[in-house]
Amino acid sequence: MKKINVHVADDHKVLVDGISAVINTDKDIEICGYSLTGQQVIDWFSKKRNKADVLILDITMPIKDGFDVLRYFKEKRIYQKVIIFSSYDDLKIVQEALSLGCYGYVTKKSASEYIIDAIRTVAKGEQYFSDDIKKILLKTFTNQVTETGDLPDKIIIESLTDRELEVLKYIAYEYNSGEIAEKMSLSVSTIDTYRKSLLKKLNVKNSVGIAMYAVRNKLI
Amino acid sequence: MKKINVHVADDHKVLVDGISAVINTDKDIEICGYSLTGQQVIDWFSKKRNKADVLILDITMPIKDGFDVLRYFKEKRIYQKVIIFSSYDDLKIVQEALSLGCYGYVTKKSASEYIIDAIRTVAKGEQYFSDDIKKILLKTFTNQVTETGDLPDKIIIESLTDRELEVLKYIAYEYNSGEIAEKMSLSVSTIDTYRKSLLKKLNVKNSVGIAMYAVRNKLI
DNA sequence: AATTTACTCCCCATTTATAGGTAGATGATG
DNA sequence: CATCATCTACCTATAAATGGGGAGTAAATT
Repeated sequence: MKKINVHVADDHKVLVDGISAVINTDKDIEICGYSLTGQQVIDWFSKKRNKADVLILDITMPIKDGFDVLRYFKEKRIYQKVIIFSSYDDLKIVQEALSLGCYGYVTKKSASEYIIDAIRTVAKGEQYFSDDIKKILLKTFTNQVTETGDLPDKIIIESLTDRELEVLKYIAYEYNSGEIAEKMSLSVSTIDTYRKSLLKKLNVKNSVGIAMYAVRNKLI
Repeated sequence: MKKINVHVADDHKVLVDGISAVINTDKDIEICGYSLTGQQVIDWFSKKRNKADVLILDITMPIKDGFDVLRYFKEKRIYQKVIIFSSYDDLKIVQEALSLGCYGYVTKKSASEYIIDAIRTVAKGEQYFSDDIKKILLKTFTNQVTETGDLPDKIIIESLTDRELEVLKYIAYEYNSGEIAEKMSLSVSTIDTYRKSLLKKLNVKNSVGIAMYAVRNKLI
């Protein structure tokens, strides 16, 4: 059976060595090269003979970072299987990496237990995420929870009355006070009252803020 | 320690009995009621005394289905912990259920191994998905790569000039024209010009529309 | 019985946004 | 050179939103 070739890219040589050591315990996987900067990765892969089944890629690196490398592959339409190996477990970063086409994402803190599994899985062409990343990704699917701490927002939302929620929705749907008044069969004054109440409760500056609050908290 | 109270809703009595049997093997969890239709669930929960820590809810039921029940909770702003227990493993259905506020999703085929875990997890206020559902949800993150939004919007966005995009962002961040003018070192008149241009190009009615367009198309 | 909450409406004044128009400066393009 | 797009800025005018206040009713809670 052919061994799985892995290229490791991280600006800390110690970490490269560490990963290599872990990988070398597995006889089906072997290191075929390493890089210390994003530029080195790009240079290495741009050479015709150089190939790796899987690239273990750090985000933070000097001279072109992990994102730059992913963008390079995307631009050149090289379908390189990449596992991001990062200390970041921030949703934005994970999503950015995914949108740039990475196959897996493993945090450094859970590296040693997962990296072998990750390599095997990604080599087969499937995705792999370490448990902590899975958790973060799955969290985005729930509506109540927001990135900025769920509790405060939840309390605020609960404090909104039915009528306020109704007005909030209409505002988010681009209706002005006159139109909302008509739709709800109320006077414009009343709608203005609810507007004022919403501005205060949600602590936003204007109607745009109300609308943005609505989308952020999936109230519409 | 207080036992976790569970209400089971499924139109097949056999399944209710099955679930109950599995649950009864655990001494920390007990069944406090069951329903065979969505309407029964709503009736049961609308009675003041009736409460359950976790509701196991089937999607397909006669007289109001699982979605109707979730919508009922959402409208009444009852934060009931619900585990969807369905044979559907279709992404659209899962997403719909999640957007309606369910806490967990377990497919029937993987019920017996996961249901106890699911109940314990959801009872703590955390989310729970059976492995097959997790897989489907995580898959959407990579599929989104190819989904570059719909065409008409793309054309519109490309027609936006740099300055218009800048103004659009500030509007979405709740700044008014005066503040934007200051931030961009331009006159308020100029900002108004860009506003007018944005309203026309994006075909929206007001600033809220501009902001909503921005979020919908991930321009911010 | 007293209090609170939600809902409704009004007053005032000020600030912002919307809608129409014009128009100069610049740089790129054909 | 002419033309086009973009960026810039102004004019006039109306519409809408914001920010403060008060106030009455009905229903639920204490």
